[in-house]
Amino acid sequence: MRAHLSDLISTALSRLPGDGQPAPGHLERTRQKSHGDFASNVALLLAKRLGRPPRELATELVAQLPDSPWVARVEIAGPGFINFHLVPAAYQALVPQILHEGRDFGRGRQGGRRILLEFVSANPTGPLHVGHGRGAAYGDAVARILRAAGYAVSCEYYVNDAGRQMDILAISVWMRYLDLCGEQVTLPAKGYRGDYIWDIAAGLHREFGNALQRDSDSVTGSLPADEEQQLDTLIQRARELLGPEYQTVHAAGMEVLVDDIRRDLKEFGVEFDRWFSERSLADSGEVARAAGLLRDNGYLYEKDGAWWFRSTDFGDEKDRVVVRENGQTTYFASDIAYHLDKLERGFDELIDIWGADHHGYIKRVQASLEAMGRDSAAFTVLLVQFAVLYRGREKVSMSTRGGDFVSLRELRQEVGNDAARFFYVLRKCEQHMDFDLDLAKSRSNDNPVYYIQYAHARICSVFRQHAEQSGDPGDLAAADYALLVEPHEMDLLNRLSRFPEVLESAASNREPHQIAYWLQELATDLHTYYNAHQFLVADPRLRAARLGLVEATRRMLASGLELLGVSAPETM
RNA sequence: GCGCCCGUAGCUCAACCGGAUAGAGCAACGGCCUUCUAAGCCGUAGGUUACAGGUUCGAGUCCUGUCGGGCGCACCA
Repeated sequence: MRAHLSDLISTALSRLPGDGQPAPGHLERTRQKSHGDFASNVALLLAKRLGRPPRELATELVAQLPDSPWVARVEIAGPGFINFHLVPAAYQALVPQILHEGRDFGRGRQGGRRILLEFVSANPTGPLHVGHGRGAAYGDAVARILRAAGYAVSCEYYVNDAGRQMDILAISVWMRYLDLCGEQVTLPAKGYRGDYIWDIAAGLHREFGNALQRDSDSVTGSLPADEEQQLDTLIQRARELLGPEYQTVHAAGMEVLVDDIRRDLKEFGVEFDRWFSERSLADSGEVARAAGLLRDNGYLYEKDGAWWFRSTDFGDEKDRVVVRENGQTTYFASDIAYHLDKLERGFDELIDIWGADHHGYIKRVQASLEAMGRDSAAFTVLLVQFAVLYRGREKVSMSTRGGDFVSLRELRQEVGNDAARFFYVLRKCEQHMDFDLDLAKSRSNDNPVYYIQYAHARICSVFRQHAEQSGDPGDLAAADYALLVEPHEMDLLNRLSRFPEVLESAASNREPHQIAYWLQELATDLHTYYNAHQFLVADPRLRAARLGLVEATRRMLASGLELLGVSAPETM
């Protein structure tokens, strides 16, 4: 619809005397009905360039517009807007179109650019919490929306299965295990102390008995005072005392947690095409190769025994360590290799979704890509701000390390998958979010999820009723949609007609909330229509037309909900 | 101190890469169920878009500054 009008304007522009290809400007939906259906600001934009009054230009443009069966009339208004009023048939034609295309209506042709979308990627040091949930719901919705818009999207979870955090997890598990063996050991303050650590330790004990037991003095005897050094010392001792068995403990913790995360996300409706192991990058020599590239390009130097990447050459605040004094590569080194690997796999665009606390990281990753001779413009980071949980007015406190947090699983159990996903996606990602558990939980009219799902269920109910009454599904194909002339019907049709534009905008801006808002508006239009008019009327022609309209609405409700990963129930 | 994000109705948030009279939901108030699900609908009220300048035909949107909130500023991940 919009594309059609856009073509008309382009044609008119090309017929104007003067320079060849003026900017098409914007063709917008009008806010007020008196302004018609669409408004163009081309004349206003052109006025400055050509040094002529906008209204005069608008008049000339309108004179050059080709005829269209969908355009009732064109007016020039205000400072020089060109307003298009469409004929009702332009909207009525949507019903058979949607019934024919179904779920595909408004979606783009496949074959778009290849996008690699990385999200969640939480360290497997504990269960996912509600902060990760927002990233998961947002990322998955973006993936679904981009796919619907025609892009070839691959979703990836980067598993941080290497590095110090995993070692800390390993010793945390081991010390709980030692405790179960009867050793007197105290876990340092900075170890992981959630209940799930006990579970993993118990699993180890079931499998290995006391085989991994070591004397408590040799483990925790005369530890340094500094908390960080305590951890490093414990990691060192664990490696020495356990020898090859250290890997057993290390892997036990990680595997249990990764499996748990995978299951959690799957239950949440979020699935990945690939779980990418950080350690595999080191094992395959990718990290060394990426570092070699930086060195060969002259962006690596040695200082204080460590190797530094000169990221300041690309606008970073300070240079970054890639290889530590002790010879270990940093997390950043793996990340450089990972992003290089992504590009080498042939993706046109990389999108990372990170928690807002990682924003300082963007510059250095961009810098590394540039330094390796890649175009960092292909790399985008979307930052997701934190979600703050409330129970009514009361704020729910959170702290991962202490194990004092609300897990995603708990949230899902408390409010349900549908409400959780919808609430997460209702705000744009850079907005700080207040997540009210009581509201999400409420099965009342306060809850926007049920409002939309109810609209869908209501339509289903109408069809059940219709089947009971006539025993005949009715021949919708033969309906005369020109009979849809009520204002409420035109409002509903207008809303439906916007879907292609909303989807395109949601995709290009990576804004699932646009779909959520459109769904709410569509549900409102449906409920209003439902209250104002009877669908199952005596006149079979009018009945068929109305049933066609609400069936088209039902399909689009289902289509939109699917983009957000929310179910469309037939009864409630 | 430096950097990133955000300040819109009492509350939670929209506003289509600058457009015409800034919109929803909740909360408040008043109405609508012998009719397809009242998890619904209709109506009323609610605003100097944090503040001060600037850019232009036009600013919630862009620029500068101030104030306020969040988050970062590791040889952790």
